[in-house]
Amino acid sequence: MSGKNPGMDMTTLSALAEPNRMDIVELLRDGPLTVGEIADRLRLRQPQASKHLKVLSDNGILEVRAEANRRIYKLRPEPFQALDSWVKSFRRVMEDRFDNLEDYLRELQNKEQS
Amino acid sequence: MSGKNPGMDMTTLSALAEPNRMDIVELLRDGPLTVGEIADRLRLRQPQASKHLKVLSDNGILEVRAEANRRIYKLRPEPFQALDSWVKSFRRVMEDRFDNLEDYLRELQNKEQS
DNA sequence: AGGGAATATTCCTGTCAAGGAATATTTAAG
DNA sequence: CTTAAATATTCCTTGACAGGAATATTCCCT
Repeated sequence: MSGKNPGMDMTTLSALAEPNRMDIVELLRDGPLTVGEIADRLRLRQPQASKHLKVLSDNGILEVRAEANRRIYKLRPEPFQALDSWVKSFRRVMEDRFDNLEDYLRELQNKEQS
Repeated sequence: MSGKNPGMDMTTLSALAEPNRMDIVELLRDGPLTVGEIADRLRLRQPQASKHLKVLSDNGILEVRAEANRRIYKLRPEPFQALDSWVKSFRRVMEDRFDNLEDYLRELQNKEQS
């Protein structure tokens, strides 16, 4: 074993960490949309829209449904569920209480081994 | 105004979307640590550790406390709370129901125009 | 004051990803 | 079969960013 990052899927995060893709996700939150519609509303050129959509689908954030000429993209629930449970695992941090205690213990250790 | 991304702070995401920084965050989840300890446990060279720590602090993910020679980094709750409430705003997506509806309408449209 | 630990910073280099423009592909319609 | 719309793909260029190595800074200790 090699101490790899356990919890969260990195690719999900890096996919979302790009303004246009984040915009796409935000846009798709109230329903599936066509490439053209997406490009329109976000003022993107079609090729860039397609590229970003590809990244998002490749990472499982979106899924496509072909409908004749059009391709309809929509959000997939899984990544968000994953993200949700990952963040929840930080409740100790979010609620604070923990550092005062730990800090104190560490202080002690340091002082006595010097 | 220009339709900027409203909900989530992008910089938080991009800061986390890097393996070593994610590792640091995971490591710090059970307590504050020193630069040296972090570098050690993650097998990072000290300068890279410092750089990543800088990025994380600059984005408000970590906070530093100087203690003589050492600098002790620890997680800040705010970004996680923010991330949490952002993800929660996707509950409609996470619970599905919404696309079935839309899908169904689309299906109808198609069938009757064939 | 001087030496050594702990940490930060700088400079350099290579890699990768995003945008632009052009082009390929698929599909519907006449 | 030709054309046009919708989408995907390719090629190119540029900028951002991470790692490496060296160096600067800060602080403790004697």
